[in-house]
Amino acid sequence: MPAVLITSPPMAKAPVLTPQSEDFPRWYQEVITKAELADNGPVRGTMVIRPYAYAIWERMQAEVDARIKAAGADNAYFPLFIPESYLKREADHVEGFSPELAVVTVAGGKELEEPIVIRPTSETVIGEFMAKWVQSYRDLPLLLNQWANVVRWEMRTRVFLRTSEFLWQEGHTAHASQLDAHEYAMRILRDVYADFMERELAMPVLRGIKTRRERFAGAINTLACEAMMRDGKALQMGTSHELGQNFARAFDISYLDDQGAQQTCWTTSWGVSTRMMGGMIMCHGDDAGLRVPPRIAGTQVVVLVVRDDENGSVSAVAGRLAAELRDAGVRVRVDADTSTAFGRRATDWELKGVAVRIELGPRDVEGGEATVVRRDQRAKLTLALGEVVARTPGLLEEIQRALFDEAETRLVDSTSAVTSVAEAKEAAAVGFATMPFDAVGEAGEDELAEVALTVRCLQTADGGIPEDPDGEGLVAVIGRAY
RNA sequence: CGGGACGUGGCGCAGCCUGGUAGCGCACCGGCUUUGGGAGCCGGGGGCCGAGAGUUCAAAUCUCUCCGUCCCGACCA
Repeated sequence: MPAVLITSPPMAKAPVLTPQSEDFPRWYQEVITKAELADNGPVRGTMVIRPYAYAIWERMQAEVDARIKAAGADNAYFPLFIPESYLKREADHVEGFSPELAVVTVAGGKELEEPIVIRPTSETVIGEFMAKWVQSYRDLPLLLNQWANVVRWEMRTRVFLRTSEFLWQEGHTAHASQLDAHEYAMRILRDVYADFMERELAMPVLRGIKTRRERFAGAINTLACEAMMRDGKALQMGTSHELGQNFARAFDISYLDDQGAQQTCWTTSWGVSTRMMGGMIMCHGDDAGLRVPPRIAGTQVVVLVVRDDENGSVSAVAGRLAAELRDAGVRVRVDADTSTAFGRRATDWELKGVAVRIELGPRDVEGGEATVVRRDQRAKLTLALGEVVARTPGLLEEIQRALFDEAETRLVDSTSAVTSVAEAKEAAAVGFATMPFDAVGEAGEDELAEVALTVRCLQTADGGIPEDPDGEGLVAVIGRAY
């Protein structure tokens, strides 16, 4: 069946959104407002996540959570309030976080004896309890995760990408050996994060490690997933840290080994946040709005009643179709608000990025047909009504794959291999540049920083995750970043 | 925190220079006509002009301070 592309009317109206090519940050801001994703909160840098976006976040949580559990970690919950003294126990950690801490000094109408920090991350509290819970090598590995909000007083905020308060998942683990900790941190990055991002978010990500200067405060190695947005900038989507024995020593997380000797643990921590929402928006969205990958969409299909007859028979057919789709496992909703013009509703659903729109009008019903529109390509095709339910799941998978392929093509096409920092500066103006890390060096990183470029991650020559952060022959991926 | 731009109904803006206490488009409400890509007509509702101080008979408009937003940096998931 031939698909027909939606054509613009002869006298095109004003665009729904500022085109991405004209002003990408403005497009981002507009799509967030118009697709009803989020509002700014009353306190600087905070956000209100609206139901349409929260449904997507819940899907993200479900998928990430399932993978975390598959990796053996269990969920728990630790308090929002942390004694200030805890933060101070790990030198690099305090230094890294103190500028962005929110601290409670008055509570219950009294000045507190010891200020309470609102968690910027929970390494410290969790470390304290791990120390209590780990006594023997038989208690290891201890694999914990929590879903929580955290607060970091950022200088510059952007909805979803960097807010003062955000939602995330933070995993914290303790291991008997460095190797075990290392392997677990790697496993999380690969089997939980990268797998989730590519399969569910349809976002190709680079897996690599951070340079010394980009490393997490207190970590000995930071693994990361980096994605490319539609404007060519990088977004760090998830991180997994090897904390060495820094926190274990600071919090005395130790155990007796099978020889009866006291040993210090090796810990890791890892997280993904509501930032992924921003990544999804900027990776897939186009000038007509969002394009939400079906697998994480709260709504995958909308059945749109174009207009009804006096008996309400079109709505009736739409309702039955939706029920059948629901039974087939499709997340579907019906838009039978025929008091709003058809074109308006079509445009609104495109803004919200619902993958498939099934348009039903009296003509369709009479002819036993439905008009099916793919959001990714904005192409229409006509299907027999009886075929729709059977065809939809496959169509959703096709769209999921098409979004990934499109993003991957862009990533590959916008990445160029160079040999010098000067060339990298030119190439990274429009995408990523790759070059030998040995040829960058400390001086090179400084030079790149002057033009707002950073080494996003280091990879092996074949694009893998380096086993050794100080190893030789590493490739630096350079780009502008959010 | 530095440099730039900007805060006027829900959203986008005009008015400010040349003070005289608000206007437009979209959205919203009601009615009628419509409905296969952002509806039309008629009639409505909603804003102490970001906040505070000052100048003035009079401030959205002039002055200062603060707060917030966006862009570019420094810092970060």
